Amino acid sequence: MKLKEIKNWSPEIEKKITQHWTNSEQFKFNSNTKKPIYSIDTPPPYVNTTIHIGHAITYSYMDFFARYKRMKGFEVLFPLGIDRNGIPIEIATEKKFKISPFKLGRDKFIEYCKKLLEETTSESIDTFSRLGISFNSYNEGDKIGEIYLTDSPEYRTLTQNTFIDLFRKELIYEDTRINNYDPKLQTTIADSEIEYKEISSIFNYIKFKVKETGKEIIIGTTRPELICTCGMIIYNQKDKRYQSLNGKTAITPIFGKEVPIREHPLAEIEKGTGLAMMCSAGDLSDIQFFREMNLKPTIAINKDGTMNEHAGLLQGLKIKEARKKIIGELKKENLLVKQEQIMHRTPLSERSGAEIEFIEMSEFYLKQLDFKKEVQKIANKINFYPLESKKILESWLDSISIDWPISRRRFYATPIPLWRSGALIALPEKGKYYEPWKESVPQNAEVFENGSLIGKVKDFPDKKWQGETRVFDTWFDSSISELNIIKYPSTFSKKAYPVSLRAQGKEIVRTWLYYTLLRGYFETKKPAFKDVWIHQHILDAKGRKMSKSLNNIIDPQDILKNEGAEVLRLWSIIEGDITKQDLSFSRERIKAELKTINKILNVAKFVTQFKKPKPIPKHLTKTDKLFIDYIEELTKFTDEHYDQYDFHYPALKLRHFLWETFASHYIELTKNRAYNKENKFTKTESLSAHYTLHYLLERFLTLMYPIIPQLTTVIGKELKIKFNEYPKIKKTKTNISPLVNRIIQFNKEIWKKKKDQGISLRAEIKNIKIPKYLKDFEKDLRACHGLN
RNA sequence: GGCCUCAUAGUCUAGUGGCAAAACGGCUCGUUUACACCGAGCAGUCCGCAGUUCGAUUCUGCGUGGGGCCACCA
Repeated sequence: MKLKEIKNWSPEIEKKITQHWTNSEQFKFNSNTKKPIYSIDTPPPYVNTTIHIGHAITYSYMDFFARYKRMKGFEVLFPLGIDRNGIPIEIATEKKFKISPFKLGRDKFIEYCKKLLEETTSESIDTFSRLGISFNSYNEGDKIGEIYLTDSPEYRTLTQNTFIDLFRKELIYEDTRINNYDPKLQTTIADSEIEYKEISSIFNYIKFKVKETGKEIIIGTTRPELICTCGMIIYNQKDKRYQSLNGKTAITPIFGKEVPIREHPLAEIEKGTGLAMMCSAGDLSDIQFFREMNLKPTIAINKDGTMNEHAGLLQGLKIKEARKKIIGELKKENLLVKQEQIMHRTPLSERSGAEIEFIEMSEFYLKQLDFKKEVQKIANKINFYPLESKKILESWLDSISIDWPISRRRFYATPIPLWRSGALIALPEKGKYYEPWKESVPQNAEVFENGSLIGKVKDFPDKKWQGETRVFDTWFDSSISELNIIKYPSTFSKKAYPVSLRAQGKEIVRTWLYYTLLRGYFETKKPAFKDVWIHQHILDAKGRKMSKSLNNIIDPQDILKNEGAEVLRLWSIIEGDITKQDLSFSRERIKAELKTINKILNVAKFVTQFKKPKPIPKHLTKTDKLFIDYIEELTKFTDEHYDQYDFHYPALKLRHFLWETFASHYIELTKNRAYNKENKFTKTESLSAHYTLHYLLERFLTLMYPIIPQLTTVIGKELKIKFNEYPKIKKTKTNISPLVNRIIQFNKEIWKKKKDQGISLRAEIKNIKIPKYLKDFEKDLRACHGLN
């Protein structure tokens, strides 16, 4: 595409360039390189839907980093990953094909998941390609730099390998965990699938007895059917009404169980009577409470949502029936003081609308509590951009209070690689992808009993082995992404670890970043990254978060087709610093940035009228030297900021340079000299202008290249500029920009004067004195303004 | 409820312990041989309150509003 033929920049031009980039693999990673390696661990987007505008913009930023680092002489590892594991994929599949894994069976359901993933994955990859992201490769594969899928056998094998290691190091254990259970769908669900609604429910005031004094106490509850699981009665220590109860024992009504009465800050004075019964069917916090108090939880609800033997006379009833029955019993015994209608925040299943029940099940845990200090130490070795984001990690570290439950009772995720026979666990060798739910146990798998190795499977020929059906928490996969991109363990990974940069959103610091540091520590004892870059969010035009319910989600494809990638990229970096605050999306303002794109095109068209002089003119005029020095200063400034992942401030300055210095003043000032139609200037002076015009344009394009690579490449092709090296920083004289500003000031004054006098800007003007400090530029000023 | 973070023209963003700035939109005027996706110009109680200070938009505290995370709801 010739520069002259381009009237306006358009997405059609972009399409040709990006297609070429995508197919030619010119950014391919060379693992045998002698250059220093710069590696970027990108956040594999979840493709339960196609990627959204936030992805488009934050990946553009990462592309700025990658292209800049290439210019600085690094071999840049910048692979695309796609996250395809986990519950959101399953939910999207269930919705799209209107199927249920429980009716369809695991095998068939997984096939449907794959079908969904194919569509969303290829559409997402296309968006990245059109954005001009310089990933090492646009082909899926297993080699360094190629697109990786977290559900590929290779990735899943790595996940399983790390689990096998952790298990052997005794960092994995099994313990009970209370799971969110949807009784309608008969499955455990994730916390994120719970929605809370204010539902009217009945608050019951129930009589308990104090064993020591025989007196009655009244306790309020919305869940009277759980009296059978009550483990303790608590009140707040500031509550004067109950001070005498501390250390005494309460007897539960109907069931007659003795439970201690204690002070606890969890109890609120204003709620109900100020006395609360603590039941072991709440959620995670209940487990904590019971552990803290050294109480044994009683579980009274079965998997199918019915009450079990612990519920005595309620056994076999569903929860709501049980609640009715116990109220009836309490009334009969005159133990129910009163009932109040209250609005109560109730956890519901997002999908089925059923009230969530909490059911205790055995799950695998990864130890993390013992390593909080180590992770903190590692974090201290990492550079955070911006520095404030480190606090998010630190406050999370402070608040971790249980180990990490890593097993899930779902389907489309990495299977947990083990088999069981009673209390024995068979752990396979590393290096292969295992699907125990449909494979038989390998004969050389190691057999563990209570954590200690007691032999191999073949030593126990009589045992029957059951394949594990559970899968890993998605974060267990995601938290080794940085190991995957450097193909750990390998000779390459040894020299490429720690990975140079982790770029990610602030909302997943406590998950992705934290878990990666933890897992990286277990594997290497080192920090996983040198730098961490944390960004904020893209909001809608009104400053609201984008969400399906608000119907304000913006599809990047729409912008790519209508306005194009270059405008989107330029806007995103001009609009604000996304590490400091959220950016509000604005179509209007994105379109406005088209002006800058076209200004660059037009400046380039002007400059290319003149040939770049060869050899370089020996004498440059003072005006030319000044403006060259000016952009040398800008080069240094830009480099210093790019190096700190700040592209926003330089982008603002560069754009300002383009409009307010280069186009409006340098070009206006030297136009006459460049054309030199009346031969007012010497040939040397004219050539000096040609040279400087090219110099300024070339440098400007080079500095802008990481941000708008397509536009600069199109212009660069014509001018034979290759953007593969960042310009050398040159020393300049001081006071460059004040002097340039004085010229600008002078020009503006003349233009204003002419306007006030109603004369054309081309017309000559008399009685203008050129100030002493501008004497060096007199000839250009006279020619430009027609001074007599 | 706790913690973190942000708050500047109609809009959206820079910036500063002592004159507050760009862009978009609006309005006025103009067209100069790279550019009408052009040029020149016009318009602001820097969220509220209190404190520190000779002086606060800038520093500190509180409040209000947006964003994020965590917890809770017997």
